[in-house]
Parts: sequence; structure tokens; C-alpha cells
Amino acid sequence: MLKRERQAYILHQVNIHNKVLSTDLSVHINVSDDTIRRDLQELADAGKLIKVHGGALSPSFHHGNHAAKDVYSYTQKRIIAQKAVSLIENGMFVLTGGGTTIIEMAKILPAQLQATFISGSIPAIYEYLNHPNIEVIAIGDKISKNSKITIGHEAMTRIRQLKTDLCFLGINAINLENGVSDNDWEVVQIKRAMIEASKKLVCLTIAEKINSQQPLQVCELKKIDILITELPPTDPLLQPYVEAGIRVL
Amino acid sequence: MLKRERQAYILHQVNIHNKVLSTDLSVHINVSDDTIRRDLQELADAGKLIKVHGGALSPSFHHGNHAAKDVYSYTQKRIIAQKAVSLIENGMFVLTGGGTTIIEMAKILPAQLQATFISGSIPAIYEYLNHPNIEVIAIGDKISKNSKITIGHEAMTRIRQLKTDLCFLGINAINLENGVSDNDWEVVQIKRAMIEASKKLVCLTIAEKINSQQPLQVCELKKIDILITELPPTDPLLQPYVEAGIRVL
DNA sequence: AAAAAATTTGCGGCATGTTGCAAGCTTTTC
DNA sequence: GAAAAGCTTGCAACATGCCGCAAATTTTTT
Repeated sequence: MLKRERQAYILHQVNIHNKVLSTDLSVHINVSDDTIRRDLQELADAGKLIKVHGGALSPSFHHGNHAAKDVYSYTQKRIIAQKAVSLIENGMFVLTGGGTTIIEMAKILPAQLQATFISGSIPAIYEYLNHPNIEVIAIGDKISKNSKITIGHEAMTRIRQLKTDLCFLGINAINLENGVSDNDWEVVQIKRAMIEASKKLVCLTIAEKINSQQPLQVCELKKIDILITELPPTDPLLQPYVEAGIRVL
Repeated sequence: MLKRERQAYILHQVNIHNKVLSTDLSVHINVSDDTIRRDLQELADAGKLIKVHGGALSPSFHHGNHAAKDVYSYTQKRIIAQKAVSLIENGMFVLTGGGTTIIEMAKILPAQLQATFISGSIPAIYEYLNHPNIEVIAIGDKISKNSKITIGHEAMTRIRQLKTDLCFLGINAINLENGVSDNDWEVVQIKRAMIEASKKLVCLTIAEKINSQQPLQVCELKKIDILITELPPTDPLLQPYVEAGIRVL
């Protein structure tokens, strides 16, 4: 990859996400941390972005302290994303939903990974497209402005025709009695279809949402194969889920 | 191989892949690195590409970077986009393709406009989603990495079920004898389907591409209802198209 | 069609650019 | 305050770029 090309890519990432982490970029583009750091330095000198410890920010985010802090507030989701990525193997078909955690995962997919990703989430698709070896399939239909995923009958029909190896779902609430729940009727329909369309279901969530509930049930607890949070699997908060037979990462 | 021929080939490669490596070219064409470098230098001097260490990039790469310098056709595309937007009325169903000109249009859609946009272009959809009053429908299928639009049978089928008010297509080549042409087989298929799926066809292109031709025909000239370039409709270059019965803006 | 002129090409040598690595230092996290 | 992650600097290895020149090729002239 050419230097300019790489820098254009970095800039693109910064402009889309308002922030980037050096490590993400180096894993992604498959070059050393040093190179990324030098690129960031050059781009910063040119005023194209603002360099901070551990990464860089979009120049439009001039809120100083707040912004710098923002880089690190994403550590939780990055931890989750890294655990999630480790589950994906070459040649797999992977169905994913939307949400910030999924996007984080999309950002750190290793460059060598060869797999097919299927999604109705526009931001997720956008990320997948940046990867050299990933095939991307979009699920079409009307798009929900809120969640930026495709919803509706057509999307449901397409999803029902699939049987993928893995399904990654970012979830909004989970507890022992009612399993996974959410608050958007149409999104819940889609999530239900996605769960049925995959051999394995992987749920991603920050620990904050563990033991919470929303009005609409997405699925029962026993449907979940793997649960990923930023906590270590041994954390007491997660023990009830381990005992319920879920593999917790 | 003649110099002109070689340079034409290089340019072609750049336009298709957005980048070339000097070494790739020298191996492929079987000439020395120096020759390639000199070719790139000449083409760069003529503004046909951007020379970088190790190869060259398409001028379109420098939209953001050289915004102030205004090298590429950014301003032109902006003019085109503004003319195009004026055609859209409240309540319309609009089918759009991909490409930088379409993205420009998406960016300047007036906030009050209420319409439904249907597209298979991920970047275009991304832009439409930012608008408050626009409904967005995505056409799903496998995504072409090059053009970032959905391609394939499923996409074709969905498009064929439509009959929209307008279809906006960014085009790569147009001339009097062969109409609109392009160089990507799958993209051409999609464009053909889109043309049939709309009551009116609006073609957008920078004047540079007027009277040029690519290997694959998209549609005949008479299919075009409206042609938009950055030039005034009275420009001599456009007169043959006016005489052919096309409304030129 | 041959000769002359102009252009183009490949090569060697040298300058510069790019990248990864190691050692030592600073910041952040726990 | 110790461990981990990130930063800085200098450096070596390698790739790429540039210059001048002579050989090869194309174009023009006779």
C-alpha cells in the first residue's frame, strides 16, 4: 500500500469516526505502529487531524479535554470487539447487526481475514468495504433513520433465506428471566430473524446493560451461544449466565 | 509498445483502480522503471494523475486534501449537483446510482425536501441518511468493492420491480453514436436495469467525458431525458445532444 | 529508401524516501 | 508505584527517484 494511499485512508477514517486509535490502524493496514505514528505526525503537521496520545482526532472536534477523553472511553467496546474478532475464522459467513460495538469490531478486523459479511447496517457495511479480503453482502429494504439498519418485510425475507456460521448482535438489554430485549419493534423483528438465520449467536454488550430489561423481548437466554462483555469471564456479574449454559468471553 | 499507447494504458489502469505501482507497470509492460517514472511524470504534469512515491493515484483521491487548490473536478461536480437537485420535487421517488457526482448531489439536498431515495450505492445511502426528511431504501446484494454499489441478480430483480419518477446516473462516457458506455460489466447490468425502472433518466457527467467511449454500452442516446454537465446548455460541445432531442441543463 | 534529426529508452551511480527495529523515556492504567 | 502501552530518536536495510549519457528507436528530410 502506498504511503499517500494509506494516509488518505487514515484521513477517511478520522473524518468518518471523528477519532482513530493507532493500534487499530496498524493492525488494519498491517504496518508497524511506527509507520502509523509517523503518518499521524505528518497529517497533524499538515493540519488534517489532531494527534493525541494513542491515536488522533478530527480537527472539527476542537473541544480539547473532552475529545481527548473520548478516545479512551471507547476502550470497553474495543475490548469487546477484540474478543469478538477472535471468533471469526477464514471462510466463514458472518451475519451482523448494527450499533457502535459492531462498528468497533468492523474497524479492527485483521487485514488477512477472508470471510463473507452480511449485514443490513449501513455504517457496518461501510466499514466492511474498507477491508481488502472481505466479501460484503447488503440486505436491502427501507432504512430506519434511528438505527441505520434496513428493516421491513423484504429484509426479513432475505435474512430467512440464510444460514450463516455466526451472528453478531449488539444488544441493548439482557437479564436472566427474559433474555435479550430491546425497544424498537421493527429492529426486534429483524434481530429475531437474524438469530434464526445463524448456526451460532454471539451477543455483544457493555457490562452496564447486563441485568437490564426493555419492553420487547428479542430472544430467550438459551438461544445465546456466546456472550461477550468487556469484563473477564470470571466476573461475579457474569456467573449466573455461565451457569445458564452460556459461553462467556 | 508506443509511448502514447503505454501512457493511455497507464491512465486506464489509474482510472480503473484508483492507483498504480511503478513496479507493477514496469513488469507488466516490460519496460524499465525509469520509463514508467517518466511517463508518470508527464501524465502528472498534464494533471491526468497524481504522482506519489512508488506509483501514482487517481486525481479523485485528492478531493479533501487539495480542496483549496481545487485541482480535480470538485467545483464542476458541485455545479452539476446543484442543477440536478433542482429537478427533484416533494414526494418524488428517486433512484440513484453511485459515483462522486451523485455523492455531491446527496450532500446538497435541501433540508426541507421530502422524497424517497432508492439506491444500491453505499456511500450515497450514507449521505441520504443524514437528511431529516428523506426516506431511504437500500437495494441489497453482493457489493462491488470497486464501485461500492450492490450488484448481482438479487439487486437486478429488486430494481426491476420499481417504477420511480427520476433516475440519476453518473456516467463515465457518452457519445453520439453509442450513447452511454462504461467499463464494468456488472455495473453496466445494474445501470441498464435502473434506466428501465424509472420514468425519466437524468445523466450527470463532467464535460470532459462528453464524446468519449468505453467498451460496454449502457444505453442508447435516445433513452436519456436530461443531460447535466457543468457547462451552460448553450455550449457548442453540447449542441449535438440538444439536436438529438435531449434536454440539456 | 537512405540519411539526418529528434525523440525515447535503459543503465550506472548517487541522492532521497520509507519502513521496521531497538533503546531509552513518558504517559496511562490498575 | 509498578506494569503496560505509547512516544521519540537514531539507525540500518531496502526501495524509489533523479541525472547524465550513450544506445536504440522513431520521425523527418532529402
